[in-house]
Amino acid sequence: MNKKTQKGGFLPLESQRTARARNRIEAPPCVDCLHREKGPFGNLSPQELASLDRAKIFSRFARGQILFQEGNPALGVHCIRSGLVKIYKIGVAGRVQILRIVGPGSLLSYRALLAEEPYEHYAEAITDVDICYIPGQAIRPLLKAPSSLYSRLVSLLMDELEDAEERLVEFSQRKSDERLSLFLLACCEKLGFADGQPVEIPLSRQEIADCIGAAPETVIRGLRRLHRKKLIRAEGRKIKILDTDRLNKWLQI
Amino acid sequence: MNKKTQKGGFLPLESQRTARARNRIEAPPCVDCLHREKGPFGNLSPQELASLDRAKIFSRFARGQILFQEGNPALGVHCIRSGLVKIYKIGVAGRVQILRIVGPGSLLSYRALLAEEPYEHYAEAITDVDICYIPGQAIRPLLKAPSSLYSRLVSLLMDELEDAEERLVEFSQRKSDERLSLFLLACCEKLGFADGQPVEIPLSRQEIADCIGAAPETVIRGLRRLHRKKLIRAEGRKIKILDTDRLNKWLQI
DNA sequence: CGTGGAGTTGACAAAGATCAATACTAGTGG
DNA sequence: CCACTAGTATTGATCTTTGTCAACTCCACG
Repeated sequence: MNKKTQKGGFLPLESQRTARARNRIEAPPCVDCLHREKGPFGNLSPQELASLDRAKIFSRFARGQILFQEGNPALGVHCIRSGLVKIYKIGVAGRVQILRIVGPGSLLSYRALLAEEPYEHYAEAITDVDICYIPGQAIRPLLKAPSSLYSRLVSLLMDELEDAEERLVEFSQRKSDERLSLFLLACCEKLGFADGQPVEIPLSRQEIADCIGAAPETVIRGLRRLHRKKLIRAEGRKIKILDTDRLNKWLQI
Repeated sequence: MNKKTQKGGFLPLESQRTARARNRIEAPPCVDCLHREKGPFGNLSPQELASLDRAKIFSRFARGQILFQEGNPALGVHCIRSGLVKIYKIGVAGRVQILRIVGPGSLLSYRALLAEEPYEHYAEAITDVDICYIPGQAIRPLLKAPSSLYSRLVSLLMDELEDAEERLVEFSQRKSDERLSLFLLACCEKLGFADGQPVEIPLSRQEIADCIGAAPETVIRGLRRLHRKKLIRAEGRKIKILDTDRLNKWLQI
């Protein structure tokens, strides 16, 4: 068994970072999807799920590949099976602002599809990523009228809005170290690790910087300050929160 | 005719800032509302409008009064007939962050009502404000199923989200003078003045500061810098944008 | 004509960006 | 297997932006 098949799971993963994503690979049925329950597809009927299964396209993206870009038309939704994706905007002088990092179970592109507008964001694979892509024709019928799917998507929308406004206040009022701490706490929570567990954050310093709106040097220094205060332990990309409570308290929320 | 009746319009306005808002004053019918066409009630049927008319409560808020507060349950929606309202959150150490300033025709509270969650925001009258308040019982039937109202509200939601994300990038990447300029341009656009027209911004320096996430002193100095560059003319609360194009270009958008 | 709140100004301090030099590390091609 | 190379991480020095504090002005209003 060579290197290629080792890490790929049930299908070999192209080892080249530059490899084009493969389409039309056979995908596991939605009914069996571990992430379905919590997500917007949570209470679709078996028939509806089957229609998704027939239409969906399973594809893999290597780290660094772009899933979609600002300005592209949205032709369907992306459902993340595994891996992490960063959603960002490009701002002043080409600078990146990461809006959020999403993982398994998250649904992308639904906003652009609902609005029938081009994407406003970029989506890029942070790690190798498996995606179920559901073309618009397959999902539009499920959005009709009083569907549970539609109202779940509206809830998602409201959650995102709440989150964006929350972060606006943070960006406006918090210092960089505080934003960094909040970011780490949010990562911890979202990646679902229990308190005190080591959280491996698979992001470069630059990417963390793009998340919290700071220079990478500032991130490095912030990590060191938190380390010296014994709130976290930072060793390269392995960052562990030592005391969630004390970190929270330090933020004087 | 005494002072009270002079400025109140067709109904006298209590002169005390602390006056309680009056309820159950007779309101003009929705059909005649100048702002209806553009707003979410744009294509309701005459019957539906009549049902709103029957239910709605017309009320006035003096400058400084609170329309609603974080944590309150949302029992209906507010439709602004005249005046300006600031929507804000309270963040670190009680500091205010104004999220947006809304004027005639804007609908408030619809988010909390849709989500059936308490308010996340504060709303405060910047000027004296006339409000049509529509209780939840009256508006809920119109939200059923494939109504135009529901989808219009979802569109509003998406607009707000887009705006919030846009501003997140600004807050992260722009310097205070640039945020100030963008704010002035946005005010200009939203208050609907033609290019070059003097825009009277009825906000204190502190309020502008709370909008752009800066200290009031920084706002004052920013205004002076823009003034010296002959991009604006700032005299007290009368601020005029002299050259929208040059201001935009200066922002290197 | 005070009095209080908003606006303005200057001096200073703190936070963070930028620049430059150096160390580390993983993937590449012999 | 190893040296090479490009990208990433770290560190120190310096400069810019912005916040903070304190004094002072200017009105509006009683």
